Amino acid sequence: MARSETTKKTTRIQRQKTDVILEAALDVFSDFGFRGSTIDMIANRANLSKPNILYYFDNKEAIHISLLEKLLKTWLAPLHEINETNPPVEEICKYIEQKLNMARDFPRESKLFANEILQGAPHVLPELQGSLKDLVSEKAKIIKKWAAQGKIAEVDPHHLFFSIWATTQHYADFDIQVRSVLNDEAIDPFDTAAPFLKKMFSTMLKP
Amino acid sequence: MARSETTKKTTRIQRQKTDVILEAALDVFSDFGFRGSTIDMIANRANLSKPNILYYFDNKEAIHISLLEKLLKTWLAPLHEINETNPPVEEICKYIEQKLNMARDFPRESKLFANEILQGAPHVLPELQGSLKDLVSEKAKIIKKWAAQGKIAEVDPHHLFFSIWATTQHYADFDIQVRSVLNDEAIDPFDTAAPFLKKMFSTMLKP
DNA sequence: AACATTACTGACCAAACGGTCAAGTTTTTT
DNA sequence: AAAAAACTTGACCGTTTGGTCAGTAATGTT
Repeated sequence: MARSETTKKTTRIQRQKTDVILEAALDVFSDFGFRGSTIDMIANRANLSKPNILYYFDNKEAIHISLLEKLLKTWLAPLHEINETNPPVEEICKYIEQKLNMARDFPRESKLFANEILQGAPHVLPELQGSLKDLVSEKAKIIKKWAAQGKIAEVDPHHLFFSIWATTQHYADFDIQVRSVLNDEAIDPFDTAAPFLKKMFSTMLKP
Repeated sequence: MARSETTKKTTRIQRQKTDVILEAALDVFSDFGFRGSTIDMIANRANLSKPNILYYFDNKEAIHISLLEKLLKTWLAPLHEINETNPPVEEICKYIEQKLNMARDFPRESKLFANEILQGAPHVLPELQGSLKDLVSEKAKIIKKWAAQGKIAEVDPHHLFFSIWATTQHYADFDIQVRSVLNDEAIDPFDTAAPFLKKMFSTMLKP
């Protein structure tokens, strides 16, 4: 039985090694998906033996779930921050910028999530239908209120969020396609994406 | 050696069976990605034996490549249709509608493509850097010309295409998330997505 | 009906895979 | 310094996987 199940993680080595393993696993899972990844790949990337990996995690699935749990916490943080009392368009542009920065700075996390959703969300479906749905529903009310007050144009809040997610995460998940299409220009796609997206969404939201 | 290599496909059975195999393979590959899919899964779905599958295709990879080749042809068709002489906003809205319809009617193809790109486009990278890049570059010129003529607002054509791809394909690739977030509403996401996206892009493009 | 070609399959193989375990090493505790 | 606890691994196991092959069945051709 792996360490994870018995007692609370305490020792220095436990903390260090689980971090090393999760870091390596993120590399592998984000590239090949759950079924396409092997414990040996993770072990090699982490410079550990396969049994050593399984000393810290019960099995391959436990590593994957551990990564997704960590991910979901940080992934939804920017959405939490949307605040009714601030200026609407600014607030949404801030959200877009945060999401785009996350796509740039944490592309592996974005791909891990994309892989999970593409395969039908076997590990995070409850969270999608629970906490995510509730959070989106809460923020959708804010958008609707803003529209009712004439502070922004009438828009479907859900599709607004879908569009923001789709456009920002696209630069991480479809990175290779984006760079292939742009490749003769040496500029970083993210640098030009930010003003484009901000303009697109703020134009649409202008009352 | 599989049939595919020797002579041109001629017999009735060859045509029927390869179709059945590709149809089953599309089911499987779009759900589990290349590495997560097995020939046995495809064989079961197609009601054929594994050796029978390998009678028609050299190996697992050949099936995958065959699917991607078929896909790329139809996938880029709507982009080809963008015509300089038609009214700009109408033309782009038509493109959006076609892409969204494809996401609705061919979600497996969209997911197959998404899986391939997520894993670094091992099989279609040359096409991305070649025909796709050229085609986008050609259509980007049209967008720029429209903007120079004052027919539409100034926008970065590449990011415009990225946004259209991202938002439309999102409804196929992230279908389970979209439905999870919307689930208490019985309406089809695609029905409400279409007017939302058309409005978003036409607002941005208005001169 | 005889023959040739095409289509199909059970049995098999080697490699890869997830996972176990006994035995050894290192670190921590006393 | 000794005992206890935590950590590590080579060797191994059963299963799955991609792929082969010899032989059989079905289909088409004359």
